[in-house]
Amino acid sequence: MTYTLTTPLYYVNDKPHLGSAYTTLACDALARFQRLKGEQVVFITGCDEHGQKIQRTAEAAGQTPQAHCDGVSAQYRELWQRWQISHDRFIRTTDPRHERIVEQFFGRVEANGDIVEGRQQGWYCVACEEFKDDPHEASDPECTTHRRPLEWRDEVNLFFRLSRYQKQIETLIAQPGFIQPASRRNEVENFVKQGLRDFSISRVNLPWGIPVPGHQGHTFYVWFDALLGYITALLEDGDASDLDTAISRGWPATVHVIGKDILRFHAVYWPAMLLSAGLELPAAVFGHGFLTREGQKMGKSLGNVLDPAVMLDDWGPDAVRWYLLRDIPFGDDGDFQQQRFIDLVNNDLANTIGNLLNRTSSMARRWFSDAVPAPGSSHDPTHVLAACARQASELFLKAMDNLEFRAAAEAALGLAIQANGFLNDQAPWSRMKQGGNEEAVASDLYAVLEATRIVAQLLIPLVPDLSARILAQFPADARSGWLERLQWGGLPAAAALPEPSPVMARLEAKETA
RNA sequence: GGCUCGGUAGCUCAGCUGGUUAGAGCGUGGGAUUCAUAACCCCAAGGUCGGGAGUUCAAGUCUCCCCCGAGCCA
Repeated sequence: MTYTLTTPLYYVNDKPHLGSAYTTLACDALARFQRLKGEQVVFITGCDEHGQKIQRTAEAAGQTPQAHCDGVSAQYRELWQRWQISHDRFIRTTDPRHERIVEQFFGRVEANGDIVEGRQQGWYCVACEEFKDDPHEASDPECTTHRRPLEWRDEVNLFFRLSRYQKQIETLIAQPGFIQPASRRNEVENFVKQGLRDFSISRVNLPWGIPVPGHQGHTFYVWFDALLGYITALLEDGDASDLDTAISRGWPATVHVIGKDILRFHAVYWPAMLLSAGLELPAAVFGHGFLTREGQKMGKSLGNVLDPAVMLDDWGPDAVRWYLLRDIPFGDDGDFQQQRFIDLVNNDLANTIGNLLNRTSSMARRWFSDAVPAPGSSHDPTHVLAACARQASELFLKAMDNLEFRAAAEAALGLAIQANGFLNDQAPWSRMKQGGNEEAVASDLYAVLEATRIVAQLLIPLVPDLSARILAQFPADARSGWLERLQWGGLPAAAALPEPSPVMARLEAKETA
């Protein structure tokens, strides 16, 4: 059983923005976590490259659509590489293999009697790639989200008979856990309750798309083909472009992680398409919230867009990952505030966690010949910090499984706070001055070192770089599995401790980010 | 217009099925300490719990009305 998770396939209309990076970072943390637990993970991301909007954007830039897509998708690929995203697949919907998959999928849907011809009349927003419900007699209607004029369309399209799946979709979305977070389920339920209408899945006179087999002049509606990218992405390198083969590589998806704006496509249209083709349904769709900046929506017109590439240069991956995952409940909207970002990163990462390692390692080295002190009684799993560590790990594992990144981060951080508190209570520096307490001090320092080591282990999926820097200041761990390395008492006594050096520099405010 | 969700300390938010002095983190102020990345640890601030009315022995916590914000649908 594979753990298949996906980000949306990002639309290559423009360069990557922070919202895409946010989704992708969260998925990366989840993917790393599942791998650490021993799951066989397929982590899918990629780009959605068809549609009229792309065609027009390319034309406006004096490029062919293909050249435009090549350029933008390369930016995505490069950005994810710089962010060290651990995706297993990067699918582009212009991949020739994708076309075969779409054709085969369509064949099944059509064979199932779910494709009908119909006349599509109405006002269309190219930016949304959606028909709107404005009345036919409206004059110069505008798209409410894009504030651009709608275009009148009157054409013969192919329709997918979504209405046939009313009951099944109702049952599906009523399942607890399918739509996450649960607070978003209501919205979709309301929509479905009003009655599902067949939707058009083809366009005429749109060259930039996949031709619909057997229907001259039609190309697939961008959403129909984009969603199928999740399946195409499953193909391995040598695989033939065959639907059954792709399915066998990890379908159904364990979770689709998306922004809340495209929840309906994933929770309603997509499952219906899969039902029609006789394929299994994804286990969950998680719609996370949007990010604002200092309380304002980010947008070109406001000129306040945060560029993930610039943020990476300015702050580094650990700081940004930590802030986004640790401060914003995944699912809720979040606000990026620079001052809070700096305060949080400095407090949590530099002061609490970084300094904990530094002070403890420094004492251990000074008084115990540059090595891990003898554990004595602190090796016992009933030691107060051992209990804290076990509890933190349990909280962490549960939270990560539920995509509760904030709770997970808090669990790891909490352990570091407890270790700092323990250190202050025991005050080994005072006891050393008194003399005669070497054994007890050794035991205490061992316990704090061990707690710190476990904090670092927990941090791996959230902030892998920082975690690696911390673990590099510990002796190597011979135990093979991550879950084993989370167990108390693994730190080998008397092993050499490297000279400590700060693992996280404090951030300073910058003019712009 | 219909529906949903919010409006709690300077900031971001917790507060389950109503019940002793309304909580946390950050910021701020004070104290303690020196092992450490001027870090860590401890303490404090007194916020009409959006406004009004009601139910109740008792309401951020339930009901109604109003104001403000966000979203979904029309």
